[in-house]
Amino acid sequence: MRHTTITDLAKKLGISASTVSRALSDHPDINDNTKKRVRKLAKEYNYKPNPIAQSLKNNRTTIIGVIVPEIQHDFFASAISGIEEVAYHAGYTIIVCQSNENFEREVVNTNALIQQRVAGIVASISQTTKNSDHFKSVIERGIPLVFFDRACEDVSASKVIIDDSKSAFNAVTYLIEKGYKKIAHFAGPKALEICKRRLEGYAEALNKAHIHISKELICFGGLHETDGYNSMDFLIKQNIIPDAIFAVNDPVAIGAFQRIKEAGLRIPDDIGIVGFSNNKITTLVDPTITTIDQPSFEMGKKAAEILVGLIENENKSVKPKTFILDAKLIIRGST
Amino acid sequence: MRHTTITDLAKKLGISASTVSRALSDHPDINDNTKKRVRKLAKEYNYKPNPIAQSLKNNRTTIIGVIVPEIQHDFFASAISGIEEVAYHAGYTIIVCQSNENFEREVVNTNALIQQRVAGIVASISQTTKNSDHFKSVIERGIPLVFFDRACEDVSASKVIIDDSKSAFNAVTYLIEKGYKKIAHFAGPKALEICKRRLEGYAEALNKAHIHISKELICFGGLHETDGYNSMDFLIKQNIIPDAIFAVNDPVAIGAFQRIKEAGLRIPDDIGIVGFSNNKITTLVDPTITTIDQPSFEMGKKAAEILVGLIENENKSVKPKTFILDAKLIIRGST
DNA sequence: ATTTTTCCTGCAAACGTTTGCGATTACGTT
DNA sequence: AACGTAATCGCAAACGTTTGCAGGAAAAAT
Repeated sequence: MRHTTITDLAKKLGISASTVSRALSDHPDINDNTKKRVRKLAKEYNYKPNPIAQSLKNNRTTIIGVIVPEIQHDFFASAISGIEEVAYHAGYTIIVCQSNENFEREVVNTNALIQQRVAGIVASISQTTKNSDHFKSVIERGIPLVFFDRACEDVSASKVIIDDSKSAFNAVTYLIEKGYKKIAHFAGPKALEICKRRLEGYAEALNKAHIHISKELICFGGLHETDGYNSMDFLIKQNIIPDAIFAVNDPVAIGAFQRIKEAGLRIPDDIGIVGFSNNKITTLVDPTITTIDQPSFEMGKKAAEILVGLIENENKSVKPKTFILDAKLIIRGST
Repeated sequence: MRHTTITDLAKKLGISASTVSRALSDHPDINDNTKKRVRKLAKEYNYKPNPIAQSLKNNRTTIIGVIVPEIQHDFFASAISGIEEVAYHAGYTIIVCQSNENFEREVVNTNALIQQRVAGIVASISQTTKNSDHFKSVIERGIPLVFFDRACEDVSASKVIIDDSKSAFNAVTYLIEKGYKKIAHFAGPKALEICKRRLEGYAEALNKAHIHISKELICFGGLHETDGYNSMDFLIKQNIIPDAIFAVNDPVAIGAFQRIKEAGLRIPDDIGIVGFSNNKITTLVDPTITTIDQPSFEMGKKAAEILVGLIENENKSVKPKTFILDAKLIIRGST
């Protein structure tokens, strides 16, 4: 089965390909009767223009590139889903790449997307991203770019984020109001902006309540379960037992959760826990975990909507904007 | 910034574009010295052939299309990740579409991928897929197609699946050996082959142990948490309390799990639970849930590997094969 | 009858690449 | 000197689409 081409239609009708093309795009030059004949035959043969040929003309496809650290991760899977949803309805398809939290691979992916002449890119950067030259060259090429959640600060592109600092502040303030005093923070990689901001929020909340910030209560680590587990393990072995933990994200909270249970401590009586992201898991463990709802699906949707807007208003080069979505504290059993 | 073209190089070197093309593909007609000059300049300008122009010639891209019911779903996110991994190393990119368990959308997605001239398609069908005409037209067009997990039985394509029936049989047999007698099954939509097979395995295990199969212990529903919750709720309200539940998948198991806890019943003492898929969640709840490890990442990888093989050996039209991956019963606290 | 205007349509180029075939040159052979 | 044979390379077409421009025919105006 071959695809029907515009020339096939032209031959059948005894007219030229250019007339068919114009008829299908409702060009005023073309006779109404001719248009009708063309449209009828096009429908009959289920003709659809070859997107590759169109792309070659426009030097651009109708594909949106997506770069995320890890597809499996709840947050990103859900964001991708939001992006796909918007793209689908706007007539785009999405190419998904994962950097595996690896800088080099992120660069390769970005260049591959540029190569492929994607119409635009939605990205969330890896933990190990050292510089942003690859994203800058996206901008230079005039390819619309939107970051979500994890953005490159020195790239002039729109972003969809949440107010990490404020959210962290709220969560920790809530813990303080609940009566918790010795509040630890299981922080993420210092290189990631969002982690820095969550740490800032934590510190601000303590400051405001005139609680001394103890360095030994701040444990740096990665973003996975094992990191939370290890941090908690480290504290326990040093016999430093906080009465509450604010974790940089849910997996880390879950890791701490497990180690606490292993230690025979009770949640929330002995130790309270607050996570970050509102992963599904937090509603399934016992007790359920207090967390901050990071609207992943909506962030993906919003980012894609902005991107589509940029793609379709290419003339007006709008100034990059930062969109801050609401992240609400969801109080559950762990506090 | 424009992309460097083959003509740019040709002009700089004062030779023709065809010579440049041949030089870069190491054609024997071309003088070694010329090749060197061409390669050097190509490197200098970081020349990469325009994939769109190549696609137009070949009438095929280097993109692999992926269709799944839901990207967010743990199993599929992980499978996509496996597909991406293989594709990346084989020099392909992946376009990801989700059907949202909707038949019409699956058809639209499939046609869009055909339109885009993808090199091949990896798919897992939706719950509501009524017929397979869209997949048949993929085959007719000569586009390689591989199913994973949920396959269309009447389409002649390779599949990567697990032995659902046998796995279910093993799980239920294990429950019987453990001493459970009144074993319920929370089944999935009858339209899905995999659900049918899991039900079969359940029935076989009971038969073999000469346990009567009671219809009231088989609850049909969907594949989500709420379905498991509702099934359990239904049983409880009818005062039918099984001593074990074999759920069609993990979300359903989790749903049942929650309702059981709400009812004040103990797991595994009052009711044992077995899930299916080995989602991460099953290790995080208390007690952890016995389940069948469905190697999602590996299934994605395997499917992609087969697909790449098919794409690159296009001449030899191999007979479709079915690959059955191992799915092991993982015994945990819930039984 | 001639010119102008309007309406419709086709030609050809362009996007960037690949490739069959023919052309050119150099070199060795008779 | 005449010819054959490699060794190199370029022309042009093709993939399918879009679009500026020119051209033809018919209708209207002079």
